[in-house]
Amino acid sequence: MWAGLHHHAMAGAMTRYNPAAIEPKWQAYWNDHDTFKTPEGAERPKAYILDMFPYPSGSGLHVGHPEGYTATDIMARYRRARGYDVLHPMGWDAFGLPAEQHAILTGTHPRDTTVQNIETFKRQLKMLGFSYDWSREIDTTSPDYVRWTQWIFLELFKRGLAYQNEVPVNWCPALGTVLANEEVINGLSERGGHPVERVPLRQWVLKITAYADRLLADLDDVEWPNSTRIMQQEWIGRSEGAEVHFQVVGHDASIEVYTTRPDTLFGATFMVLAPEHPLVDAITSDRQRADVTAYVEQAKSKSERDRQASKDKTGVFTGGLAINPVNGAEVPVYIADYVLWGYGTGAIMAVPAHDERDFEFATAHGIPIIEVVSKTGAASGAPLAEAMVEQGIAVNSGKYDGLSTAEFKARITKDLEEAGKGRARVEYKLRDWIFSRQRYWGEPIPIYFPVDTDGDPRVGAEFSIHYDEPMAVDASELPLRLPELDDYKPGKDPAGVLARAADWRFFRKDGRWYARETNTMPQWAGSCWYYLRFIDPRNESEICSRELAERWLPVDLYVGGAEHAVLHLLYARFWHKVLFDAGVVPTNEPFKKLVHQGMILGEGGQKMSKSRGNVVNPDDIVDAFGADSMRVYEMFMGPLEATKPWSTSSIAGVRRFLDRVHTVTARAEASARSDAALTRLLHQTIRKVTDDIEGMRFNTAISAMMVLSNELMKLEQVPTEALEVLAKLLHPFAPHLGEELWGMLGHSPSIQHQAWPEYDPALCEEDEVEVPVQINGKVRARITLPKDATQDQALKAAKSADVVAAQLADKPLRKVIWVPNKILNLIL
RNA sequence: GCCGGGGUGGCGGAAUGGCAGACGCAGGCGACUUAAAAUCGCCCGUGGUAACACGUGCGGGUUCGAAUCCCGCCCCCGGCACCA
Repeated sequence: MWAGLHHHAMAGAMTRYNPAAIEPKWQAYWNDHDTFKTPEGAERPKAYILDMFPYPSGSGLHVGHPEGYTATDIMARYRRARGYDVLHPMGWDAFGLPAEQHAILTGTHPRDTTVQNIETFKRQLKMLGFSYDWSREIDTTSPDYVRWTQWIFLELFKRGLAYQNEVPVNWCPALGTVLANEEVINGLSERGGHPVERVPLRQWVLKITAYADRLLADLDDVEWPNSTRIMQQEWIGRSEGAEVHFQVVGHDASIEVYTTRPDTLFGATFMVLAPEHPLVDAITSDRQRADVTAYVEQAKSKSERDRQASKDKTGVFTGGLAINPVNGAEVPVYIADYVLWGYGTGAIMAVPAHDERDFEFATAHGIPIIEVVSKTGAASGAPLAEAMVEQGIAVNSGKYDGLSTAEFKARITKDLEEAGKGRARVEYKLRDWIFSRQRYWGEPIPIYFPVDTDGDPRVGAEFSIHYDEPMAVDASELPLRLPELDDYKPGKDPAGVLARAADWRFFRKDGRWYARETNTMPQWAGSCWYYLRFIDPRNESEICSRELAERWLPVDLYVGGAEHAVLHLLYARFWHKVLFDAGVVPTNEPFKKLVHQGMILGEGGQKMSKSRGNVVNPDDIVDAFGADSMRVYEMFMGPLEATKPWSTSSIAGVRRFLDRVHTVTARAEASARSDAALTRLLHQTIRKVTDDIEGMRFNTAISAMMVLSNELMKLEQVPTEALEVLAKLLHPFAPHLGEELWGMLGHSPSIQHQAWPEYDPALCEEDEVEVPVQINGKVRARITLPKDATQDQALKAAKSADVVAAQLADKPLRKVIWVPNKILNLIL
């Protein structure tokens, strides 16, 4: 069969480049020959090259998807050619809200929608010729996969890292659902404008805070974009400070505060509790009670977002006083919503002179401001115009006066600790991860609870569930599957949709009734560990064999959008560390090198969106130009990480380039030899393309191949050996054309099995260089010199140029700057 | 406000201390053609006939030499947003 192809190609210098014909042909070849199957065994070096897998939405692939996928595909094909065993898989992050919304509206089972969408996505990805090992395809909604997601949950549960807590959520009774913060506007639901309440609801929470230090420290070990590492650092938000106890006047209670500036303790002129603080009720005086109650109520009715939207420093005095432990001063205690209940101790000592927020509050409420830190070491005496938040020298601080901020902090923390009035403390902004959703289309949480009932709760008997006695479903019973429902609409019960599936929810064991957890997992769950399952996707007895995990981890290259810089990448790292502690994985971190592809904008430079009508559909592009043109164009647009606008006329230019490569390859002459200039260009091109692929600078790699093909076009006789090099360099970018060219040059497939071309650095060197001659920094002439000429040779050549000679005749030469092969600068 | 990234021809971009504008798009001229398309060749930062001058967001600095390094400012994009 392939002999026939050669014959056809050789006969057909007239045969035109026809992607519509060759692309399906080579896709079928790869498919039939398992060209991209991940090799077994471990003799060769490995490369695990991974894309962030997509949510298979109903609208199919958009042009943003293939950008990252093409980049990883080039890396995968390049590494194979370089002798690596490559793992390059693809799968589906298929749980998610859109399929559930569609089910609510149409009654279609989310699984049916999902299966259909996956089919579309897969067809489109295959159309683009990506070299995935499809035998490892994963779907996070398949029972095989859900089983192990649930297994990890149980592992978290057994380790005390999954617990239940009453967490205030945005519950909308009219919609019968819990809303995310961004779905609530001014206390009303974004859709429908129904009232939303902050109600405490039992939730499953994962103790990610237990891993905060490791998640922070190990960021040093990964090759990630700096911006992403910084975002994660800030999200974790570690700070070192002190906890200080303030005795409440007239009560047997003390207020604990957290501060990063214990050195400003002498400047604490009031305290603030978060409105939710449990001491509020006790310390509020009768006189202030009405005001305090009203303020607390008001804070409760606002969403977290609305509370944070206003920067005004509102608050009320509780009537209570507390004693400053360092100087015995009595300070008033306020409540204000600028103090957050979820951070630190939910209470602060307020130092208006040295904290902007406290300064604003003090100014608004007429509270004294005492300066305790100064740049010079002397108090300014005058009232401060604004808070001085920098470090400095202590003043007005008794025996501590004159200490630097750092010394003061260390001393007072020690003194407080000795006096039993405080201690050093580390705080994090990171909070535990609310892991339950009141949804249908997610992994059921494999937990059940004992039930008290006097009948059969499946048919309406009264029951009460002992949520405080959660029990793990036995691993042998996994996967715990979702029940079939007739109706996916959220109901009145905040326990979620699954609560209505009574036959599924309640079961009897050893004469006792039990109820299953009716919350499901969030979409993050499946994407937290899919990279692990790709390593051993059909293993029925383990999540992943230890041997294969050792072979393939960590992921060497992970490419995906920057929108996942924090949540997905932090959650996945957390689970990975838990699995490391459980002995499942051998590495600290899952993803060694991370790259974010930039966004592709519409033709007008605006974000692509249906409403703007500027969405480009990959099917149309492949129809018009072919998959290889689309791939090469997306890589040629600019740096991978950059945001850049789509341009259909530019893709036509890329298509012309591929056309020319096809045409010039058809002119191959086996007997022709490369002359010195062509040999040099060939070696330079190999070097440039190789280096650029290693650095993922695909745009400049393509440019170098364009230069080579332009030169080849000019030749009378085009040497086969040069065309072979071009085909090998081009094939990771334009794989179908690469195979076709390889056949045209008389070889049998696949070009993927050919070794990557090597260059000889000596042959890359030019033997002559053109050097600009500057006079006082301005270019006045150019001279041609042998490579590595000396300053004397350069000067001599420069003086023979008319312009230079004329200038030198007028003025004396004061200084010569000679950078070999680069520049000659004469200072007169 | 804070953090991160960026600002270069008509457009996408290249050059990270040494000839600014590689490569491509768009545009112009020419060849081929009865003609058009396609293809091929040449031109293409601005001003100027030219010599030359000017030119990488703006203002300053360092340097023989700056798109590139430093200081100050403006604008655009992304993220975070009272975290004590």
